[in-house]
Amino acid sequence: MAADQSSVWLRAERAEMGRPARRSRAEITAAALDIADRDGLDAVSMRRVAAELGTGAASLYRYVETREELLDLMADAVGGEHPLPAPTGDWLADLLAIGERSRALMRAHPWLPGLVITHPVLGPNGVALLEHALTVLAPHPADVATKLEAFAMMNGISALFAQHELSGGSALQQRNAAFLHHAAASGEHPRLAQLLSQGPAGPASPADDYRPEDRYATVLTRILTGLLGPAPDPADR
Amino acid sequence: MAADQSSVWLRAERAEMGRPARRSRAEITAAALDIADRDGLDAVSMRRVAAELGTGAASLYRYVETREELLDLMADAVGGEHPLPAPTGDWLADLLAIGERSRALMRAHPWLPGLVITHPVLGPNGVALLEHALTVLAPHPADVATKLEAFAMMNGISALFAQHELSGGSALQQRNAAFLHHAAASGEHPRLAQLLSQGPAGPASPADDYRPEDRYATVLTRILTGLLGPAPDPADR
DNA sequence: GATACTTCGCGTACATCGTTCGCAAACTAG
DNA sequence: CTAGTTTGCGAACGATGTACGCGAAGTATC
Repeated sequence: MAADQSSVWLRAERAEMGRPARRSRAEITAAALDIADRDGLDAVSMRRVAAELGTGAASLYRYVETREELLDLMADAVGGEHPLPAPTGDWLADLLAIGERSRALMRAHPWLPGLVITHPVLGPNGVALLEHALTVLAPHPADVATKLEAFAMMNGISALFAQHELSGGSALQQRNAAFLHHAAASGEHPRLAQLLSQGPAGPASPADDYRPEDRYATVLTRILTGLLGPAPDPADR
Repeated sequence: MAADQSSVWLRAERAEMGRPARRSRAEITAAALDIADRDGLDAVSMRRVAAELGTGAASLYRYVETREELLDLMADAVGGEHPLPAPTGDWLADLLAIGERSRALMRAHPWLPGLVITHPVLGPNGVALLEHALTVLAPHPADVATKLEAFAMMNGISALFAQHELSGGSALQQRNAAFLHHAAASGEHPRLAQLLSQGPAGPASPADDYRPEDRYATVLTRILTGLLGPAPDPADR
């Protein structure tokens, strides 16, 4: 009644009176994470999560107001897997470390990129990470808006790269490749045709020796130095 | 039977024998676009689209194999709103023009960013745009993989910025702001607290005079020049 | 220990969703 | 006119997110 449009984390998890709750948000979130990692985000249905916990579907609504809130909990939960070491003094290196970790997390949880991009939510672990980034950037002279922008961009780029790697699943890639070859063969797209004819051997992917992981750190560095000031190493590239 | 795992665009739209189809893919796609622009992507249900066309839901499956295919058609359809002018000789300017147009399109269709990021599909308009980008970059010395990467990054960044602007709807923003203030007030996040106390006037958003649209061209320029070579204008910034 | 009060677990139900099936209607080819 | 082929679509199936209501399980007060 009093918790209508507030975030999940501002609502008390359990009441202090009456019958005590048998489960916790963390427990439910963990079950949902398991399912998502195993069978994808669409498989995270209320009934399925409940079944995983050996309970009824309606019970989950004692812990969570909607399914979307459960997804919020999931996103913030993996955000908690970020180590937050003391700043080294080199803000770029510290930010890059966050970026690398982000990418590793998104690889481990392939449903994460799409979630954080379409539904960016701030939970306890999210604000902790944000505070960490601001701490790392504390000695930096830029104004706060710029720092926030840089942090947001870094997260976005991480999600973008991760999503680009898995690229919507092999089924989609196959359909895209099929149409690409057709378009190239039609004669109306000479540059594409040339690209595919002299391209890498396999017909499966138009550029399957193209490895975005090698480019990730480079791109991230350039963006961060671009947004936050001159590069510390001018001998770059 | 023969069109099982191929893209929509490789299947003939209509058969040349038998009863002629009453509607077209374009017509159905247009109806779906209308609904999405008006009530969001979730409102694009088969029944709703069918109702918009004054037909039965099951009829749509004569034109499209699944709902996802309809979404693919929608994404490629707005891709068709890209003008593809002759290259001016200045590849950066030409690419930036594409980027600006992308952003305008995503603003006009708020459901687009999420769709293209989580489900990047290649249709006729997509390959036309890709061919255009390759044409624009034809005189550029970089290898094809780099050019493809730059193009992909540009599209991704466009979606990222657009998504950042609308940021998941005002409901989410309000929830995030509420929790942010709580976190700042808890005393465990001094930098956040400082940010919010000396921040912009309104309590609605933590940084509501922060305007990503002013930064868009700048960031895009930096990324493109970073990926594709030295900036043509060294007096930049 | 009995009573009042509060919260939890969850069976049941409902609306809506994507999709399949099967048949009548509508058209083309011969 | 007949045979062949494709379309339109009502009806139905299974799965989904969620609301309701009630019995069970606790705590607080006496």
